[in-house]
Amino acid sequence: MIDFKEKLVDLFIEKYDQFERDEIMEIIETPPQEDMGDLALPCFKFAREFRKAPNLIAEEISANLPDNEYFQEIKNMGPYVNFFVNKELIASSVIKNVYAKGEKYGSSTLGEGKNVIVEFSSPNIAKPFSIAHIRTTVIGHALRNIYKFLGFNTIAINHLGDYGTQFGKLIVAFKTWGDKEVVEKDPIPELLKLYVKFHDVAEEKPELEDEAREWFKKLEEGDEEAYQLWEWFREVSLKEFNRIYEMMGIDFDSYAGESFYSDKMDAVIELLEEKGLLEDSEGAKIVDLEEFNMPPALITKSDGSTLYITRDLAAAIYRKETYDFYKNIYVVGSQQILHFQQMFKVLELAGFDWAQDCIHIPFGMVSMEDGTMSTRRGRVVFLEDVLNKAIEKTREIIAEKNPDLPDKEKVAREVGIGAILFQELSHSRIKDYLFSWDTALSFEGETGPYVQYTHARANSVLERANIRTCADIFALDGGEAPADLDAALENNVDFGLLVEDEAYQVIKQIYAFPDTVIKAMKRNEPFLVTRNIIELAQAFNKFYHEYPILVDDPEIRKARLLLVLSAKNVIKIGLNLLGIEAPEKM
RNA sequence: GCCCCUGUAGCUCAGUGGAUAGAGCACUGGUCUCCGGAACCAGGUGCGCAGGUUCAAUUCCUGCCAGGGGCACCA
Repeated sequence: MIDFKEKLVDLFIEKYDQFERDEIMEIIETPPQEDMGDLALPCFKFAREFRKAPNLIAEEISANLPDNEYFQEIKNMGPYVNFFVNKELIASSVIKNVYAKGEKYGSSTLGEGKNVIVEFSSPNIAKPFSIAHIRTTVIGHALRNIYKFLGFNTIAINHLGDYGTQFGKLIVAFKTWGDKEVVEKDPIPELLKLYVKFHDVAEEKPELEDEAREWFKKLEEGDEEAYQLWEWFREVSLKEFNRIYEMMGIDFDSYAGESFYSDKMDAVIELLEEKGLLEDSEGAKIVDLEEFNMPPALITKSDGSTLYITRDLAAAIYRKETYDFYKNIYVVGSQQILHFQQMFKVLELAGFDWAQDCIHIPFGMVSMEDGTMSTRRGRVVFLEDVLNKAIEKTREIIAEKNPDLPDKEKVAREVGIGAILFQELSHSRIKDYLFSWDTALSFEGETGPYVQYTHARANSVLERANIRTCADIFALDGGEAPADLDAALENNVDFGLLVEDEAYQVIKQIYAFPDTVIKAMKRNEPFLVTRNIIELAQAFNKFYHEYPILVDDPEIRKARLLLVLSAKNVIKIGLNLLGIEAPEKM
């Protein structure tokens, strides 16, 4: 695909070779308004070099740059030189590229041979999979897709919270009040009840806490009864989690959770000891981080048992040894920023230069309209309920608007779940987030269903004309599909028919897609992809509204159909990157 | 108390060291013999406050204010 920004720099450097390509590349910007062109070269920085006012320089530059095929107009507006790309050329370039790359449009090989670990979701065993987990799950999944699409070899790890003192509590609660059959029937809500009850009762009877600690210790020491209960909790929980992952189309390459590292922590402690990093403090072992302006990292408790950070250190080392990662990404909430800073610093102090390849991707908190969630108090919105409500609402809409739709149930799931996922991926990660049923179940405007609808609508036009592939477009009116489609696209399409503003906006969004995916990877921000496809969908709907596609004129029809097909494909690619389905009909 | 994040339109959020700061929702009105109305179009006195750097700051720096989070035996 033609890189118009580079072409701009080429043109400029040819006339003004005293400048470096990179410095010009960096200052190029996008004008704030459409009628000001597509690219702009601000001339403020040239003032010293030319000893002139920027607007005079801009005037001179625009007069000096030669006519060329890439830009249909170059003119100065005040201190800027504005470039208007050749719309016919960009349309041709974009459509040919989408055709050539197909489902891989926007993909790349830039990550070839590099392993990227994405740790995400990581729910706690025996606790509900609530909307608090939705962000890590959805953002992590999208990031994994994006890295994969760019050629990285990804390893999705679900670092299950299957270890720790809460299991002592759970064992005590289950042994005291639990009933195996009741739990089997509805595992997580029942285990949650037990957990909540434990905390209620423990307020009156603090000795329960000691009992819980004791059971956790037994678990660590391999006590048979404790282990079997733990294993059972884990099994029934995973079964439930997998039901939800299946709904969302998410899978993992590894479920190595905290317990997986339980036998790998002594080595970590030894290592830190060897490096002389450990200090005794009030009976606990710590790594002092004062000179880095951080509180100490607590490696073992005064009773000798390990902590969260110890397990994470063991996990990081294990992952480096096992996967030799290029990046090790943790999609975990912003509450744990300090924890990761400490942990990465300890790795660095231990002499692991790959500590800098470990990246925490934080995101803001989820709260509810009526206050915060609390597992201990049982104030929780189950993710599955949210997904089911969204599906139910979609069913109602389908019943009302499209009762004859085939595969209704499948589509209802794809659209309902898509709505929830899309909403999660439409803001910067870091912002705190207020869960609202109204917003979650809104299907108009900048929403998943809107984008999916646009895709289905584009598909509908194509289907009406019996078009499944690009070749079909050339075979309309009973003609034969050309043997050489590349040649047909090159010689047999008048891309000049796609220069109306509405068509051009669609082209521009498709053109931006590959760079957007790369930017999303670099910033670890899937929502950049979301924005791009929303804007593409909006541009498409405007075009669709303004121009009939299936017109009598075969040349116009051909050009417009190519645009529709391209837009449809790119919307689908974008949705899939976000982990969302793109139904053909809805 | 110390550290981190956030503060843009009634609400939810984009955005950039520079040219008139944008979308969606909600609200009001309109499009509709035509390919899917989950659509399209029209309607707007907003960058928390105060300094500083700069030719140029909503964007960078400092202070303050507000909200959230974190700060040793939870994860």
